[in-house]
Formats: sequence, structure tokens, C-alpha cells
Amino acid sequence: MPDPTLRELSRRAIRQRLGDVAIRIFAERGYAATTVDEVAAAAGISERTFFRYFGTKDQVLFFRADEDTQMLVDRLRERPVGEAPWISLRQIVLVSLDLLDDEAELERERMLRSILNSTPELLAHQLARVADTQRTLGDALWERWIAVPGHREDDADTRLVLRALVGAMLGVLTEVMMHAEDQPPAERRRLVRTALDAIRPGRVDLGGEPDA
Amino acid sequence: MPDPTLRELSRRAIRQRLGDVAIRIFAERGYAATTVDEVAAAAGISERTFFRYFGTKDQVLFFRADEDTQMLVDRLRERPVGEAPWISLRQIVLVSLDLLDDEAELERERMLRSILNSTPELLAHQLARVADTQRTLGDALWERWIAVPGHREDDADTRLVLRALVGAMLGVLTEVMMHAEDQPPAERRRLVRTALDAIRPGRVDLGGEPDA
DNA sequence: GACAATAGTGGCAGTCTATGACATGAGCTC
DNA sequence: GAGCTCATGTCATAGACTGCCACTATTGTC
Repeated sequence: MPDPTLRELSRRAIRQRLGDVAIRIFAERGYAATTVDEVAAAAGISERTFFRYFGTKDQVLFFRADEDTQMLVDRLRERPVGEAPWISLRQIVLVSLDLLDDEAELERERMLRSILNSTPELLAHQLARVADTQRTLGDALWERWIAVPGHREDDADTRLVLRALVGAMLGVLTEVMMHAEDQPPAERRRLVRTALDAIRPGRVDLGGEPDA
Repeated sequence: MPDPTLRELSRRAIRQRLGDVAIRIFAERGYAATTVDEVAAAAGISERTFFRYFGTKDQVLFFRADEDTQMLVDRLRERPVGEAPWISLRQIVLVSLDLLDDEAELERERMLRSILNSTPELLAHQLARVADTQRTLGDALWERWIAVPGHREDDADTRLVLRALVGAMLGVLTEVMMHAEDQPPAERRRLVRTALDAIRPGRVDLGGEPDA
């Protein structure tokens, strides 16, 4: 990022501000009961301009999550080539949970979850996003897999298994985030770690049984 | 059903007709490009009345799927008590695939899939529905499990495993339906059967390794 | 620094989904 | 058939979006 031009800075700032304002108002008065106009006004812009930043009312709640997905993929790419897939996954997930150590971030996550849980339409959107993350991470894992000498590009079975691995991991993550939402960050981290270890794959080349 | 009163008959007929008309028009002209008013008019009713049959525009595409879920649960309840969960699941899924032998039903499923795949919002709705089916079937499976003498109601591990079983099964089903949509029914049935056998659980009391 | 090209903004009108209120007319109970 | 309930249509309205146009701010060029 060489040139954070003034326009670009302003754009990011307004996006951020809209995101913060929206999540707070939605949490207070409810998602359906809040109009886009109210959110825009609270952020100091017109309704028309809101829709130039976010295509729809709900996107204002999810743009941060898009960044999270990208962060997971980036971190995955930073892991050493040849590391067993399950180990890589476990690592990047546990690191990303550290975000919740930040008090403000934790509070934000709480509000977001309460909004999502009380609006079926948003929950559906969330599921679609998880499915998307699963696909993206699965592809990235596969790219890394076939980059290892000796691994074949036509190993369809393993490709499927890798997708399943991501699915299992995200499944655990969602389960814990949904059903242990009141637990402190440390406890949630422990739960995730325990669950991940419980379902680790049998195949050693995938990262199973590292201590056997 | 003792008394299919005239009103009730009419209501069902109109619902059915709306569903058929809507899916056809959406497939022809696109979901977003078609207004509710057009669908209602094509079915011979007013827009206002459409919303008395379906709360939202997209519900007209999913009410049949709701019936399918109910059918799965009903069929599960008809299986002998004490049958291993995985066997029961495999059975009811394979039987339900027979629906696609009906030419009209197959064509309908094709149109529906094409509409869903070209509208992210509908795909999200679909995912939410699958999640819901998973919960419902998981609960039903659990009810049957604890009805067996010797099985304990506080066996949280097994309860989780049962949910995971349903998740795995629905995962396979969705995967095949999405990625083998052009295959004839017999081939799809074969794929599902193969995949289900490949991922059957290890624990014998769940229905794994029946032929070992 | 002046200038033109480019991009962001608000206001306005209009479409579409969805809902409440009301009147009318069909079916249902006795 | 009288009285009742329920379904429907019409009308009006809120709220999410979108296209259009005029206006202002920023950028790049000389």
C-alpha cells in the first residue's frame, strides 16, 4: 500500500464508522426496527450515500467478516510448505481467536452475535459466508498440498478430504462460538483446542496423531 | 385428515398452483427480474393475496422443501426401534431419492436448482434450511436412541455424534445434488450410496461396518 | 496556482417487497 | 335462510433500493 490517498483514507474511515454505528444501533433497537436512513444519519451521511458504501442493509454487518476470511487465508499461506494440513488449520484458527482478547473486539462480537441470532435472514447470510470461507480455505489448502513434491494433482480423494477437514474445523468453530458465547476468551480457546484434537484425522500425512 | 373442507381444498390447490407458476416464471425470466405481482397475476390472484399464502417472495420456492423435511422425519419414525442410526439414515435418504424418478418432479428440481444457483440470497436461504433439517433430524435420531433400553439420556457424546452423523449425511447429499445435477437419477443414487458407505461411522452400534 | 478530469455526495422520483385497514362476498353452522 | 367466519380485493403506507442530475471536493497536469 504505497499511496493511501486522501480519498481512500476518507472512504475507509467512513466505512469503519458506518460499521461501528450500525452494529450499535441494531443491537440497541433491533435490526428490522432500524431503518437505513437512521444508521446513515447517525453516521452523518445521507441514505443515498450509505448505499454507495454498502450494496445492501446487511452488508454493513459482514464486511469485517470478509476481512477475517482473507486474514485466515493469508496466514495459511505463511505457514511452511509441506506442513500437515490439519496442523496448519489448527494453528491459524487458534491464532485468530486471539482477536477476542481485545475488549472492544469482544464486545463487538457479542453485539453482532445477538443481532444475528435474532434475525433468521441474517443467520442465513452468515451460513452462506461460512460456506464461502470453507470453499476458499479448501482451495488454498489444496494449492499448498499439490505444491509438495510427490503429491499428485489428480488425487481427487485427498482433495475431497481436505475440503472435509476445513468443514470439520469450521463446524467446531461455529459450534463453540454459538453455544459457548458467554464463556471468556480463554475458555473458548480451550474448548476449540479440545474439540479440534478430538476430531483430528487418522491419516498421519494430514496431521493426525502427532504425539503417537 | 378427516374433513378436507372445501376451503381447505381450495387453499391447498392455490398454494400448489402458486408454487408451480412461480417456479416456472422465475426460471424463465429470472428471480429478481420477476415481481410478485406478475406471479400472482399469472396464478389469477391479487398481489395482496399472494402474501397471505406466503409471507415472503422466496417462501413460495421452499414450502415444498419443508414438506420433504417432514417426510424424512416421518420415515425415520417408521423405522424399527433399535435399528442402528446410520442404517436408518441411509435407508430414508435412498428412499427419498426415488422421488426423482418422476419426470415432472425431476424437471421441477432442475428449474429450482438453476434459480437457486443464480441468486445468492436464495442459496443462503437454502443453507439455512439444510441447517434446520439437520437439527430436526438430529433431535429425532436422539429421541429414538434414548428409547432403546440400556441407552442413557445423559450420554452427551453420543448425542453430539448423532448430530454429526446427520451433518455428514446431509453434506454428502448436498454435495452430490449440487455437483452431479446433470446426472440421471440412477447415477445420483449410486453416487450417494457410494459416498455414504465411504464415510460410515466406525462405531458398530451406530451402524458402521455391517459387513465386516 | 489555474484548469480540466475524476470521484464523492445529496436530493428527488420511482420501483418493488411487505403490511395494516376496510369493505365485499364467498362458504359454513344452525 | 339468518348469522358468522373466513378469504379476497382495494387502498394506503413504510422501507429497501436504484437511476438521474446537479453540486462540490480531490486529484493530476501544465
